[in-house]
Amino acid sequence: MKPEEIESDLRSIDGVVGQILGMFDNNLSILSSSSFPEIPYIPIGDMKCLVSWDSQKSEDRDKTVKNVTQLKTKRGCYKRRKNATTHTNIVSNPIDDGYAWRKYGQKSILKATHQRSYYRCTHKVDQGCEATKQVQMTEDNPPNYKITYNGHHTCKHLLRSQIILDYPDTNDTSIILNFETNGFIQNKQIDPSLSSTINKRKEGFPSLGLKHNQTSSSDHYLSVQVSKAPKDLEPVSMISHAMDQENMISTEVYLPTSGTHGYDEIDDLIDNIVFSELFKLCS
DNA sequence: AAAATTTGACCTTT
DNA sequence: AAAGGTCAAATTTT
Repeated sequence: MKPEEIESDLRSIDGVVGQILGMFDNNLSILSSSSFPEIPYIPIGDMKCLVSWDSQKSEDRDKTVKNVTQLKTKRGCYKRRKNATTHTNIVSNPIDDGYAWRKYGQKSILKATHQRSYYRCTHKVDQGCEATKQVQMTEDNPPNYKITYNGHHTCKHLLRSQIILDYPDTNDTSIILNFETNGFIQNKQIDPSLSSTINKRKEGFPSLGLKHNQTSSSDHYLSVQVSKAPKDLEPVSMISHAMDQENMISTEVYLPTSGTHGYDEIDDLIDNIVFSELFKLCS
């Protein structure tokens, strides 16, 4: 593998770690805000307020006269969630963060040469997901992107979370994950020599329209192997390398031999890597 | 045809 | 009042 490929892989892993940390951050904030009801918090799914306000607003526009009294009574609807969870990180590639975003605005920002872009979750309308992010290109070159995430995703992210992992109850520390890009999978084993369990999914995995393999339509595999890093690799925390075989992409990730990793953590990690690999495949 | 982006107006916050 | 954030009609892309 070329050094620059390895480097870019490491960078993407770095981003993934940032995202995982962000998720923990989010989850903690969610937990704390729900256990302390006195903190002002507007429920995410509460759309009634917005709907009635919107209709009022368009009437006002037609009359070109604003009804101040009604504005005041509806004003609560505009209140920003003061304690909404935010998390920012700097990233070299702003595209691949595993969520589906819809751009809804772009602004010039004072003392910034580049404009700031505003995104909201694609599933805001169909699932009421209120997650939002801003992307701001930094001044330095090569350019980086400061990404500010607001709120958390309440949507089902179709690509990422339908993957259910079963873990070996043996001392085997490696996990193999594989799935078809079309249709379903039922405990299919990709390589019997790898003594690992195979996951299965609850629901069908949506077709990704891979350009990668024209000859056969439905038998693509992605395998992710997570294992303890060999001693001589420390203190490198993680190394991932991916290789193409016929219609299989396989990625290996080493976790540090020291340090403790719960299955949830590894689950998240794999989730992210899987997504990121798929993303590469499709682009 | 449907979904995503662009862009200026509109709204809130500072 | 100025700056930042959001809406939504027009436009472009899929």
